Amino acid sequence: MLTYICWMYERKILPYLNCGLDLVGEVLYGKWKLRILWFIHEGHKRPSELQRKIPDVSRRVLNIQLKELESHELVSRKIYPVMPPKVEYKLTDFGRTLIPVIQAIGLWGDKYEEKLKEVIIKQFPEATLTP
Amino acid sequence: MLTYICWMYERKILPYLNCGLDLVGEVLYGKWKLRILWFIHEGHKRPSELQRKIPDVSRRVLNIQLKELESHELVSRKIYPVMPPKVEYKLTDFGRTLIPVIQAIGLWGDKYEEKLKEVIIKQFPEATLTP
DNA sequence: GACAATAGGGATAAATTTCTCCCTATTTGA
DNA sequence: TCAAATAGGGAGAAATTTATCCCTATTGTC
Repeated sequence: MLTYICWMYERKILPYLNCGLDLVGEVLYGKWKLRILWFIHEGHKRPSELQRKIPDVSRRVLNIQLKELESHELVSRKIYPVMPPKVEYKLTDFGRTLIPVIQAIGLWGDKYEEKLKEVIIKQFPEATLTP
Repeated sequence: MLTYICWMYERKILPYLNCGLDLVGEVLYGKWKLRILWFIHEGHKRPSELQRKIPDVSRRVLNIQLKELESHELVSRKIYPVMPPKVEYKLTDFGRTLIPVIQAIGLWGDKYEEKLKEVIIKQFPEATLTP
C-alpha cells in the first residue's frame, strides 16, 4: 500500500546522515535534479522553459523535483498573480554554493565524454542505442 | 515480468547521453557508489572492508554496485587464488580522475552539514529521526 | 467555439533499485 | 565438530522513483 505525505512518498527506510556524501545524496539524488539546478542557474526560470530544456522529463516529475529542491531550500519559487499563470524559480544563496560542484561534475563528464559513452554503451545490445 | 541480463536489470528506458551531466549520472547514480569509490580511494580494498565501512549497504547490493563500477572501468578487481578467497579492488586511472570531483561533493556536504541536516530532517515527523 | 499556452495536482501503473533470505565452498580456530 | 570469515550468487519481495493519463482554470488567438 502506498502512502503519501502531501506530494511526497512516506519513506520507510530512514536516511543516513553520517557524512557529507550522505547529506548531499539526500538533496541531489534524483534523476533530473542536477540538470534542473543547472538550467535554473543558466537563467531558465519558468517551469515551461525547464521542460523544454529537458524534454525527457515528464511535467509531473519536473514539478515534484522542483518542489523537493524548494523544500531543501536550494531554489525559491515566485508566483506572479497574472493570468495565464507565471512562476519563476531561482537559486537561493544556498543553492548557488552548489554551482561550482555541479560544474565540476559536468566538466568531468564533458572531458571524458568519449570514454563514458564507450563504457555505458557496451552494456547495451547492438542496435538498441543510436548515437 | 522481470528479466535480467546476468546480474543486471534489462532496462526498458534507454539512457540519455546528451550532456556531461547525463553521462556522469549513468555511472554514478547508485545509492552507495560515491562512498564505495571514496573508501576504495582511501585504501579499503577488500569487499569485507568496504562492508564494514558502509554497514548500511547489504552485501548483495555492495557486490552489484562494485560490478557496475568495474564494468564502467572506474575500479578494477584482482583475485588472489588463495583460500579463504581474497579480492582487492582499486581505482583505475580513469576512476582516479573522479576523485577530485567526489572530494568537492563531500566537502560541500561537510561545509553545509548543519544546513543540510536541517532541511532534510524537517521533512520527517517528530521522533522518527534521532540525531 | 476550438485550441494552445500557462502551472499544477490526483490516481495509478510501470520501471528501477535496493533489501532479505538463503545457498555454495574452503580454511582457520575454539 | 561447530562457528566464523572469506567472496559471491539466486529468487523474490519490498521500497522507491519515475512515467502516463487525465483533470482544473484562465487568457488570447484563429
